[in-house]
Parts: sequence; structure tokens; C-alpha cells
Amino acid sequence: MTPEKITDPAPKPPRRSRPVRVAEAIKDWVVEQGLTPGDRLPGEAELIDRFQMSKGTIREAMRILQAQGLVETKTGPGGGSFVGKVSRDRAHALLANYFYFQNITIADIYAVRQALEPAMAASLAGRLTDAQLAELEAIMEHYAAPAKDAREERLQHVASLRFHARLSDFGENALLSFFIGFMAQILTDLTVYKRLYAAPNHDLWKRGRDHQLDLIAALRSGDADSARRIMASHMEMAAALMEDQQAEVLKRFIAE
Amino acid sequence: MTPEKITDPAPKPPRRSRPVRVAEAIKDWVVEQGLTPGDRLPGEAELIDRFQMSKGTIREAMRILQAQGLVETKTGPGGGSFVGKVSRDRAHALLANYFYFQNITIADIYAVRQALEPAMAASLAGRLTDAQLAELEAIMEHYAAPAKDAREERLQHVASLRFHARLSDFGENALLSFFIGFMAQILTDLTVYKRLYAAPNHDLWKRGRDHQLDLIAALRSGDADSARRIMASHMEMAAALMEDQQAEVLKRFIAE
DNA sequence: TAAGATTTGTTCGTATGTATC
DNA sequence: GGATACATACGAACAAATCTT
Repeated sequence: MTPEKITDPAPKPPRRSRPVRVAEAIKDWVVEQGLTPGDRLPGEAELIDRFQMSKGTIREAMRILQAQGLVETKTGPGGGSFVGKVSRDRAHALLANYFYFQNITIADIYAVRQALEPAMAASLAGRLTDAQLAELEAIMEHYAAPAKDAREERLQHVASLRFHARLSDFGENALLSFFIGFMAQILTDLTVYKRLYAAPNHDLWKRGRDHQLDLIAALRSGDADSARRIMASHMEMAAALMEDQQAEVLKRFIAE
Repeated sequence: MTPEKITDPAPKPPRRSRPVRVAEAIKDWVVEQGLTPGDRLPGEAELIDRFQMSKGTIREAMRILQAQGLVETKTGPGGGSFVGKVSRDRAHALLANYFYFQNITIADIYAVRQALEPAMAASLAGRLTDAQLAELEAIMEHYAAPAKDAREERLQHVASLRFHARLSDFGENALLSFFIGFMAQILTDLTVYKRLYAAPNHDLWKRGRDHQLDLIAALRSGDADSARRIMASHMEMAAALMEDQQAEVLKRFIAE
């Protein structure tokens, strides 16, 4: 006989601890005041006075905000707490913590890359400056010659991943750029820590590099369809290469 | 003449505070021990003893891990700290904090959706159970009839976003599912808080609903190409609809 | 229901470290 | 180098939550 459907049963009001509540209050206050990165927050003493809580509680609240990258603190005169822009690296790390408990395979990552990167390439055709194109070519210098051993192979692969992340930076879509950069970061970590990509392969090196050279040419000339097609081929090749690697799951925390 | 390029100059060793170092040590220890969600962590007293630091310092360290969703604590006998699986909601919130400082437009979101959702639909064709298809149809019941006012229009739009998020859950790619779910969450928040989608439009309602009906049919019959095409049309329509909305930027912290 | 045990949560006073002037 | 202003850290006591008996 309930007159309305229960949309939010809220079975338990979880009674958060004081530091958590203080942290939320400060967060809300920052938004309300429209503060931006670099702006000062009240000092410990004032917060103690304003919230009528002990120093320890206030400090725990600040730690919570610090851990989320929302505030930074400095000691000394002129020091204090400041609104902090959440860095991309920190966002990567926090998100990686989530995926630590999920079962992500390399195939999963490449399924997403195959969908995102061709679209990104197409959207950038004819929109890059000479300086940006030159930067991409500079990155490619790191694999101008085929790798001679496993270590060099890994370094080249990392550089190649940086090529993709950098390219996505040149667009104006911060969401797209973050997603692509996040995947590149995961693959980089796997390459470095898990010692993936051990075996140099001259044929694959050449085909991958040619792809990127063609891609730069298409981007420079403004040929969006070609850029999309080339990137799609590139991703397809990389994905196929990955199938040889075991379906390794992500199993590590990313350092803060 | 440098023999090797400097890859990690590390210009400043930033001397992290003690609680941060303790938090990192505990994190590393958890990984090292291979602990999984639900496993017990040492109690405050033992940590104080093991790290030889004060209670306050240990507590701040735990707050840092709590803020990242990595541990949960309970009071009372049998209480203590436990390894906590980072929830999707928390990951959403932490990531949203990052984008709070970026300039994300609705067009950006739709550019990514247009790339991801058709691929997701194609990958799921013929792979859904009857129960899953029924669940999608149940969601569609929320917009079986056209909306009569702005409020109802928003509720329908939220339900429609849930359709997409739920669909992505049915796949096995947790990365893809997270990205799609994250975007759906942002659009939901915008709809609810920013009062987007105010004007009911019978024509758009019908076209969107027909898309989803066709999509379900294609998913049921296992026609991947059709599923991809239909989802692409659906996204294209939604993106065009969005161009009428102002390029609203995300401006709020998501509640913890 | 009530009492006791256990564990985290909170406070306060004091002392130390660090960066600026 | 000394004074100042700020966060950082410690320790002991007390409060609150929750499980067991």
C-alpha cells in the first residue's frame, strides 16, 4: 500500500565518521565558493574553530582530501592548504586501484583501443600544427632502427605507446585523451614491470613503424578517412600480436 | 654527447609526510601478501608498534587508504581494518573529481560514445541470455509512453541512460563497461542536477525508442552488424540532439 | 536486558620540523 | 642567524560502537 515506488530505499544511514563529514563539508564549501586550483583554504586553526573539532579530526579530513588530490599543503610561513588540481597521474593511479580488483585482460584493452583510436585519428586529421607533427616524428626516432635485444624492444614499445598518448593530447577532447592515455599507461606498466614484449621481431617493427609514418602523412594532409583506416589497421595488428601474449590480468597497485 | 636519454630526471625527491609513507607501506604489504577484499589488516595497536609511530599518524594513514576505497574499518569486537574492493561508484566519483578541472563538453562525451557504444553492441550480439534481454525490455517500460512534462522527460532520459550502462555490464569487458557507465553517470547527473532535457519531444521519443527496440531484436538474433549500425544511428541522433544543448561544462564535485 | 570486553574514534596539550622574512 | 608562521607529530586519556555472555 505504499503510495510511491521506493527508488532509494536507503536501508542504512551509514553514519560517516567526523573526518569524512568534515572533508565533505570542505569539498562542498570549495565548490560553493567557486575556488580554483591554487586558492587558499583556511588554516588548521581556523578550521578547528569553524567546525569546533579537534586538530586530529581536522588533520584526518585534510588527509582524505589530499589522498583524492583535491588539496595540497605546505608547511612554513605562507604555507597552509590550497585547492589542488587533480593531476592526470593521480587520476590514473586512483582508477588503476579500481581495476586492480577487476579482471582486465589485454584483449579487453585492445577492444577499447580498436574502437577509440581510429576515431581519434580521424578527428585530428588536418588539425595538427607543424610543431605537433614534429613532436610525433621525434618520438618515432626512438624506434628508427629495429631493436637489438629484449630491453631495447621494451623501450621502443613504451615509446610507441607514448606516440598514441601524445597524439590524443593534441585533440581538444580531454575525456577521450584521458581514456587513451590511461590504457597506454597500463600497457606501459605491463611492459616495464611484467616484462612483456620480450622478443624483437623485425617484421612487426617495420609494419608498425610504417603504419605510424603513413598515419602522420594522412594527418598532415588532412585525410581523415585514411587516418582512420590506417589507425584501424595498426590497432588490428597490435591486437593480433597481443593474442600471443597470455591473457595477463592486472595485478598490482599503482604507486601513488 | 649523453650516452643515454634521461628518461626519469627525478628533479625533486618530494619527501612525503609520514602518514603518506605509512599508507604506501601498507599498500605494498597488502599486495605482497596477496590479500583480497575482506581480509583483515593489522589493528591500530599493532601498526603503532610495527611502524613505531603515534596513533594519530597511523590513523591518518588509514584515512588515506580509506579515501581511495582500499580499506574499510569497523569499530567494536571483531572490528578493525579490512581490505576493501574499490566500488564502481567510488571510482566514478574519484575520476569525476579529475574532470571537474578539465573542460569537458557534452560533445566530447558523445564523441566517445559514438566510438564505443556501436562496438559494444556488436560484440554482444547473440551473447545475451533471455533474462538479460528481458531486463533491458523492463528498463524500456519506463518510457513506453511519451513524457507528459519536463520532469517525466528527465526520468525517461535517465532510464534510457541506464539501458546503455546495463547493456555494457552484460559484456565481459570491465574496462569498456566502466567507461560507458562513467559517461552514462555523468549524463545522468547533468540531467538531474542541471535540468537538461526539459522539453518533451514526441518525435525524438519515438525514434529513440524504435532504435532500442530494433537493437534488442538484433542482439537477440545475433546480428552483430545490424546491432552496430543501429547503435551508431542511435548515437548519431542523440549527439545531434545534444548540439542544441549548450556546451555545458561539468562543474561540481561528485559526492563521496 | 544488561554488563563487560574489544576495537576504532576523538580530544587536548605539548613538542618538533620546515620554510619565509 | 634569529624570529615568525605554519603544518607535522607524539602520547595519554576518554568516548563511542558493537560483539559476546
